[in-house]
Amino acid sequence: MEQRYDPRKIEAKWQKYWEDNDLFAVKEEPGKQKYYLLEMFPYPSGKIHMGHVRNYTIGDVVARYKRMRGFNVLHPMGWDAFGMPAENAAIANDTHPAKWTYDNIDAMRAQLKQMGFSYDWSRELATCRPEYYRWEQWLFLKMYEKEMAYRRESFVNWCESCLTVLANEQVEAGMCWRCGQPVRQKKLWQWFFRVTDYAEDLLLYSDRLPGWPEKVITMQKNWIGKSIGAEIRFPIASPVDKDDTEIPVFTTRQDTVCGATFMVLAPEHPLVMKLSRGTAQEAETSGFVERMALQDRSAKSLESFEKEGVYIGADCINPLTGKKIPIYTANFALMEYGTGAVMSVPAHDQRDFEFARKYGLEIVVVVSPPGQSLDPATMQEAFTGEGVMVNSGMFDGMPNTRALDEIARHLEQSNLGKKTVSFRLRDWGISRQRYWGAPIPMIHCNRCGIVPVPENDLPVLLPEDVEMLPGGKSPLPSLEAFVETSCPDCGGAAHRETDTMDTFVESSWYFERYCSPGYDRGMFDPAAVAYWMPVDQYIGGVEHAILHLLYSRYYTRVLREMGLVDFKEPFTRLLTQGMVCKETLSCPEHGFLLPDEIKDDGEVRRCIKCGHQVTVGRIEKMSKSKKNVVDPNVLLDKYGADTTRLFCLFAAPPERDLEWSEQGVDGGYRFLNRVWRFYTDWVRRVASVKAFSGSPESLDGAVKELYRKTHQTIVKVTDDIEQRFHFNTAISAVMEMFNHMSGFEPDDAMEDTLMVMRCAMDNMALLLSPIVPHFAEELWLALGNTTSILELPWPTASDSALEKEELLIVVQVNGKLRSRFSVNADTDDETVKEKALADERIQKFISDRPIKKVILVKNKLVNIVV
RNA sequence: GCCGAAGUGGCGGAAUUGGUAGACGCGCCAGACUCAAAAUCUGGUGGACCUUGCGUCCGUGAGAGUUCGAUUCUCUCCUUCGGCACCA
Repeated sequence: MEQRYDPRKIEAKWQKYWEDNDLFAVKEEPGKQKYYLLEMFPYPSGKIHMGHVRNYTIGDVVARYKRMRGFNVLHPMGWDAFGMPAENAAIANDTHPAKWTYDNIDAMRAQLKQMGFSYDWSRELATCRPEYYRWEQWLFLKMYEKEMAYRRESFVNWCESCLTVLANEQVEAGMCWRCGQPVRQKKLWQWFFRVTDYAEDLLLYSDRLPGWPEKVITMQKNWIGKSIGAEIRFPIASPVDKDDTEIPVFTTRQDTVCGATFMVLAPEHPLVMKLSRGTAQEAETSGFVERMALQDRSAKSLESFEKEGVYIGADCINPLTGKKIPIYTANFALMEYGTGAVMSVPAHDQRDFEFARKYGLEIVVVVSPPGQSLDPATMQEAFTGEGVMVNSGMFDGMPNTRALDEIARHLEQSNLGKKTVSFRLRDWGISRQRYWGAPIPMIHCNRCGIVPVPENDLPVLLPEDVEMLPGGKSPLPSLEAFVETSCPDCGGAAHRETDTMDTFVESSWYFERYCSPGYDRGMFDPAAVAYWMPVDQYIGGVEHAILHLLYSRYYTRVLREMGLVDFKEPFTRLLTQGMVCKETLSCPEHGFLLPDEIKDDGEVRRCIKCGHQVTVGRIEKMSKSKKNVVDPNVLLDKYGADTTRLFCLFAAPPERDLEWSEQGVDGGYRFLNRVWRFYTDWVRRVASVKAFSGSPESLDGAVKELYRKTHQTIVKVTDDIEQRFHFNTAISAVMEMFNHMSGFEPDDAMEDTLMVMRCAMDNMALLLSPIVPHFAEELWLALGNTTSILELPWPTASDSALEKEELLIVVQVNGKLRSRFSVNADTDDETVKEKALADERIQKFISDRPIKKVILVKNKLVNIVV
């Protein structure tokens, strides 16, 4: 053992050893229990960041731990390699997205290897490779056959800066999730996956994912957004033709149907222009509709958003009251939700109320709050609570909660409507007008229409000999060699689909591909998937709570429908780790500052450019733009992988945000150094000694204490990793044990003493091995072992070592701690009570007050109530 | 506005089932080693008070409640963070 701890030397050495001996490569072993541990694969941006380091460190501890527990652990890594940054970088640096991507992958792979993660690198995959995406195209064809994939013209979220379409999930508060620019509505022909077919099932199974954080499940449920209500058909007063004689609406408040005094259609609703044509309102209506089409989606989400609308010049009939009510179109009605039409009940819906007040529309109260009556003329806001039905004919006097059912039944019987559910979730638009993605395997033939590429012609290769266009427009549509083709059906001239698939399609099945990454007869080898899937533990950022995790759940259902897998849920347990945060530093003149843009003159920190005092800002998620990032490479150089890992695990439990602290990292480094020095001191003395394994009864004093502490620590660390993934407390337990060891000064060097120390040193190396693997290997080697610590099983505690012959009993008077004493472990309860009552200090507190009650918690506490 | 999570020393965080609040680490203070410093090692470190004791009182965002006993359970409120937000 070297005198000095030199992480760079030992880390390189062990990484080579693991790699040369292929220690993390696994295969299916039917006799052995499998454990599939997966961390979300990264986008190959060029460099790993602290978020990756944290995520993958957490995963690696679990993988290594499970491996020591005897599981056959699948722990793969790969690259989510399609996507826009590659195109942008290619344009900026005059290179090709493929080259940029593959270079980045090489760089990041090297970094991950330097961290010492236990991946089975033989399973590495990159989603941009044809071997990968050809199977995604294959599944697309199958989905097309089953009408699970379809094409339609629709209004889509369009980002002007990315020049592409976004799924609803990818629009955040009206802005593009990637670039933050406003999203506009644009009408385009698009490919969709019919996710809505599974809305009910996805929702149902949300409650059957006990290993998922409640937060994520709630977010998914809200996203799916199930509403139970009714569809009611409102006849059009003067229909223009036979096709459209009524307008269906969706409502969750069918009890208020008699209070519906006007109808609102979304501006894009086809009936808006159809009904207003030829009326006096036509010009105003079409002007409004056009204006609305240009309105930013971002504006709609603003608080100040003004509700506006126009009368379209047509009316319909309230089916229950028979009254004629006007039809409006307004900006708050959404074409994508329900039927795109709203029956407006101003008395009982705040939004409708505001609209009615603004345009002077009639308000009819149909639910009266208990014990009072509402006057439409003086109401200040809509009444949305429970009450009694009024102005509703035969339903008057009924509680509205009952009318909800009764009216629904009545509508159904009279053939005016039906009970139904509506979902907020919409079909997944997967078309992207981008180059760097998997081509959608479809052909447009002038004669035959849309024709799928025959299975034998797969993959539809993404051409690599392209010139990237400035501005970021996809080069595919103008690439004749790609576009021009012949129709598989009629042989005539045809052109290829030039849209590529959303990259979230790739990440919806990569975990299955890992099971048999080289498989060339299908998406994956069914036997391998049957063995490894589902993923036992998935770890990643909460930012994917909806997007990736919901898509993956959906895609798994598709695979199941196709008979390719026999499970519904891909991820049994999910851990969403917190963000890595750091304070921001800024200068009033130069904005955010990096640490090396600051000079410290001893008293205050100043901007290196202008000398202004530096402002210490909030602690925020590390981001390049805020310049509060820490480069993992710098840490690796300065401290090595083990210290970096140790700090990431020690500073906070995984689900919480981690606040970066340079001093904390330093503390971790010091701990490893202390342990190193301790081993260099002791290793010679215990080298030829076996670890103590006899009966603890033969030990006493500090020796026995150390032996017990060792076993207590095994229990604690095992529990923390196994039950809760609380590595921070596992590490502090090991630190405690080490404090015990370093304070251990035996009176004699009896053999037992050395054997107990040897036992502690062996176990400490084992307990640390998932956390700081290189370091632990080196300790293990120093102890005279010749095999890798990886070959050893996880230690187990012996019950006899844990037994205590003395127990500490605390004594309370009226719930306040007053005294404590120890007793033999076999002392009976009565004796403990007596001893507590007899205690001098307790007597002082009781004085002459009568004792009302004595509560005894076994082996722990006595509380005397006076 | 709705839903969810969190709030504990100077700081990160412990306290797993209602039973010794502050483990472990950082920082700070004192001491040892040193010509000196760094590194390292040892000890101390929630607050207040005094009679300096194995002392008393206070203390887990605020207030109430349940309980012999509450960081933990219940209610109300405050703050912070996250998600959703015209979803009919």
